[in-house]
Amino acid sequence: MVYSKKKRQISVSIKDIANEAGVAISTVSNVINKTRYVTPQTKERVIESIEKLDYRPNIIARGLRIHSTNTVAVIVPDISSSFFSQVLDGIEEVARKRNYTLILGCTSFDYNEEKRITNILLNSFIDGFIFFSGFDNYELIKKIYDKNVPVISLDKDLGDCNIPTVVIDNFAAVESSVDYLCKFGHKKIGYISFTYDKQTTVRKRFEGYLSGLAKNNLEYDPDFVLISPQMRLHETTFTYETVKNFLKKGKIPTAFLTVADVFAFGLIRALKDEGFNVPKDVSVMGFDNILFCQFTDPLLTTVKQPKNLMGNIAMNLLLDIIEGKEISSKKIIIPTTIIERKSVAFAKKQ
Amino acid sequence: MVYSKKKRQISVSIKDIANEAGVAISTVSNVINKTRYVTPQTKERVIESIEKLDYRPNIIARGLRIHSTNTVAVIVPDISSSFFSQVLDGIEEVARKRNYTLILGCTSFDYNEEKRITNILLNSFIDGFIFFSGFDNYELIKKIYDKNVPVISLDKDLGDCNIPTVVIDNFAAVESSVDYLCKFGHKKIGYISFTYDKQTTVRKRFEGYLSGLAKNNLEYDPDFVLISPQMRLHETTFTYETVKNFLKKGKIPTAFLTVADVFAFGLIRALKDEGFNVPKDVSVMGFDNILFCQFTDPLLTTVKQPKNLMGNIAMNLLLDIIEGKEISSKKIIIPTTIIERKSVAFAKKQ
DNA sequence: GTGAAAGCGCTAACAG
DNA sequence: CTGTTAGCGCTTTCAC
Repeated sequence: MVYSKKKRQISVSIKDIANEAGVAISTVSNVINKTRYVTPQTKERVIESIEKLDYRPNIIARGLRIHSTNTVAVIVPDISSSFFSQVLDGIEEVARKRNYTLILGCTSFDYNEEKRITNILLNSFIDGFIFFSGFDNYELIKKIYDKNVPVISLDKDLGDCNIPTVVIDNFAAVESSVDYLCKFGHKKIGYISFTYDKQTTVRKRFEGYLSGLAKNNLEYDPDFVLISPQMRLHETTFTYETVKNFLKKGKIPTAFLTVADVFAFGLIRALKDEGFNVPKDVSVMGFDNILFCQFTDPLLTTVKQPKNLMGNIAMNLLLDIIEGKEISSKKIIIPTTIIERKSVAFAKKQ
Repeated sequence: MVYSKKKRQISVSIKDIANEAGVAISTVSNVINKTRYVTPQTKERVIESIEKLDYRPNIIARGLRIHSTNTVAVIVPDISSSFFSQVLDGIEEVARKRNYTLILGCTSFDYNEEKRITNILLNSFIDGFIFFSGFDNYELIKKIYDKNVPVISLDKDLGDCNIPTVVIDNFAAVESSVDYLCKFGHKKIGYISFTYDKQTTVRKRFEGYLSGLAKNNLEYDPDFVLISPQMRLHETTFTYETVKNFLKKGKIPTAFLTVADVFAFGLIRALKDEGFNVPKDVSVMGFDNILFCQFTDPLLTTVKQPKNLMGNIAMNLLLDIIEGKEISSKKIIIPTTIIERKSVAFAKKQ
């Protein structure tokens, strides 16, 4: 028996089991890990003792020996907003299935925090990292990668490098949204986004927008575009106010693309406030397909990011790498789809 | 230097630093942990070596020695739904502030899963538990508690026992919601909830409803009440369909209390489908005050659970216990408030 | 003021 | 088939 300094954690060790069962500790270890043959009788005795004393192997002692604890760390900017928590859910799903435990590192979209957490976690204790970061944190990820600890970049395309990556095709997703709106006869298509310094994910969406316009022979009109640092995922007042002020300036397109469903929600509310009917007067498209798209009025047409799948794929890839399995591709691009609901209608004749 | 079995994790150890700096390993340990006086010169040399080799102490080796890893586990049923992820956010906040790392155990509302995860985690590796469980999992929590590992029960009142608990007053919250609706002249008040076997939290809400009716001299009418296992937090189709079928049966109260905002959302949608105006014909109240209450049409009047605060308080309490601080109260009840928005109106004259 | 050495609980190599 | 033992990286006594 061992009593911790704080006289709290009282745990029974492999030694206790060996004593109880009258065998060597290596035998106990061997029955636990099935590392070599043990006669049924001794095995039996060991198992009985384990149950009797309610013994659980100390993972951390084992970890110290084998340099692995079946633990992976996930770095996320924010767990409370729908998109992140749903991807996290997908990650957790496979962690559980494949018997890993998950360490959560939250950064609040703060670069230094990201750095701090990574440094804390970067020791032999963690088997791998999923960087589902707020930024294209190349140096940090590279640092992990260079230390030969398995890491994958989720939702952020780091460009040409060997770091395993799981992303959606942000460019194509928005480009085809423009196509979609054009099919409904829209010629004036607005765009609402947050800013994207240090962030290719959202920048590529904007480029997709531009390309979509060009492809459909539509002119880019900056008056239809709102890209503001005020737009935040986990907050609503600013978003709503910002959009409202933007609308007050007067030039309103017949349809809007937004870069997140929550922005679409704020937009719809602001639009209604200003006396517009959605979608009769103005169509609105979201991005993400979070649960609440099914509760807005009108129901939101949006681009589905397969959030759960993203988490699944990223985690499976990471664990495959950790376990030394054959990897077919280090760069996985997951397709998005447009979910048609009620917030897009044909453009009014003008 | 140490190379793991998989030849991957290459880490520099305290020994390397000792060699590099030409001192004993105990000295290195002492400068890292400030455990005893070291002359400025040696200290300097050690620090230089640490920086030179980018050394980070191996937490798990330390953990093995001191029986503590500054890690706490949180058991949640589901991270993807808004309520849980927001409380989790509050937990994470203080974990970070107080320098603990968080292990996430997700149970999918599955009792056996809860048990399995707890057993895996229940070893010297984890300093404490927050049980933010799907059920009143008394035996499991008791087991942890009896092993003298700090544990707190969050959102679930375990009744008379010594286990530290952080909850809201579910009874009072709903009772005062009834009061609130009565002030608007409602005499027929419906109630929508999921079932609550093994779950006092939601049962107490129902009792609050009953008590509220009695207090206001209103009769309980089972036809106004929908309590169904079909209602789920992280899902929407069932909820919506279930409510819709319920409404089709015809007897509609003038106001509804729901046990979760998402139910209110589904209800509002179903009500609109059936040609009712919310709140003119039927008033609706939610519970939780999740972000999307600010996006529905009409904006949802609801009972605010201070989610972030619940997480903060629970985690602070746990860490205080772990660190052996003086605890003023082991049972904390956090007040709720009604957030008035637009989904409640005066009852129509009938 | 610093070093040597024991030992946390476990695995794995080596004996027998 | 099973036991003995070294050692993972660290903290902490005990010496000097």
